[in-house]
Amino acid sequence: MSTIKPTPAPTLRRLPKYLEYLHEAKRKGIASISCTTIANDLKLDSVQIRKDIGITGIVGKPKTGYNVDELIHSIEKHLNWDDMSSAILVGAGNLGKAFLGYENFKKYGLNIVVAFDKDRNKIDGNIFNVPILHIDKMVDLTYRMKIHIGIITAPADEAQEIAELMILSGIRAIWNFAPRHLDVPDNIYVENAELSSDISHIKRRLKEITDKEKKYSESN
Amino acid sequence: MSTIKPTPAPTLRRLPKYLEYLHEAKRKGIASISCTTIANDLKLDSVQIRKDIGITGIVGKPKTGYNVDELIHSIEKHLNWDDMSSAILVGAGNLGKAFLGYENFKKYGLNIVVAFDKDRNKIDGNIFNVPILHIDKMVDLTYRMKIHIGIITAPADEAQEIAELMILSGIRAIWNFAPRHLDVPDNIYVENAELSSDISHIKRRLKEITDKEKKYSESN
DNA sequence: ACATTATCGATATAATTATATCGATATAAA
DNA sequence: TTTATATCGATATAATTATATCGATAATGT
Repeated sequence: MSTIKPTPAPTLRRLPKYLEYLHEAKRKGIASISCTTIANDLKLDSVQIRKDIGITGIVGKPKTGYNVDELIHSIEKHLNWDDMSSAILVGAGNLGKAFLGYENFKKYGLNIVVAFDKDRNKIDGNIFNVPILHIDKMVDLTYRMKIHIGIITAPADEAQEIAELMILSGIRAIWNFAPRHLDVPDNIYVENAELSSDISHIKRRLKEITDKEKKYSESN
Repeated sequence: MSTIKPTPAPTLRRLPKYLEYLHEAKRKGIASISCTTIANDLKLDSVQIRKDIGITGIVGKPKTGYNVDELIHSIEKHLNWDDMSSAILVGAGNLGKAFLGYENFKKYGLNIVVAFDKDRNKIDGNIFNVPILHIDKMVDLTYRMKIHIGIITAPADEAQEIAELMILSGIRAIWNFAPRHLDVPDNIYVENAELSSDISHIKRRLKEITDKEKKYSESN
């Protein structure tokens, strides 16, 4: 059925973008929308949007487009945002704690239910209603709670060890914010947050832009 | 010369990964390394790595590979990590404050020198040695400091307005963590952090994995 | 000294992803 | 009621990205 073919990664990256836009449109009271309109506003290609949207299974009407509510529902269902997944977080430093209070994750169907740290000084009850426990308790608790998503916000040199513990805990997918490659079995999915990649993009493109401008001004 | 052709985005995404690996290798005392070795350890294709690395301009030696120091230098130079860029951050909430204390950014050549917020309650001197000022001061100060990179960690409905102020401030590249599409002129580069895309990937791939397992167990 | 091997850079092929085109159809206008 | 038009889904083409192949070469072993 819907899962014979995996959704292409670029599509998966764009779908949330459409969703954000569609929620905004809905708030403005727009009932139906076409790919052409979305493409104009987001400065993307309408054919690409139509294809991406089509993957989620919805069918549109010529001349009108799609019903906004149905479209939102179709995408959210495809992305599994409609059923809330529980997650654990390991590493209650600045970034980890910030995530515990980051409300948007819930919108995306991700609920951090408990956090762990190896530093007993950081284990001071709850932060944003999420309990912070010692890492010793992770494997047993996570396994019993049947949680399958783990977030690593610990320092790089602890990441591999944490990943291995997570796998013991029954974690199947790891969201890794530590700048370290994780060596895991094939049946474990790792999503690297790659803040460094973002910065690389920014710095390189900035260089490309300014170099080009310099060249242009020199040739005049 | 090196900037005639823009570096492909996938390459830009992988290069930091190699860097992290190479720094680790260097720490272990490894002096020279081949693409084959890197590929094995990172579970990637050696040809792809060779091509990515080649883009940065370095040449290797048959049978030996590359000198680790030179390779690190070549990549970091290509990514502009060697010259530190100053950045401003707008939105001193949980995430914003966490970033002010996130040491890794400096390693990637990004230095957040000042943060702004519209909420006067959040303007309480320095956090992690970074001053937090009222947003009223942003345009003038940023312009005078000739800062070209801006980070948005404010709520979604403030993002567009902040982006416009940033452009007035002389900002050329924006790293946007707010879940909102930014409408900016062509000459401004926007990198969207897309935490929601990461979550979409995780949730969908998890679904694809478990669906497949279910199917397999049913057919037995 | 010569053969063997690992690796490089370059080039060729395959796969994926993006964009363009086209007939069909629902709505709106004449 | 008929014609015009915007949009859809499907299909075809182009561009980008990934992978495979191959001759050249530096190090190593015989």
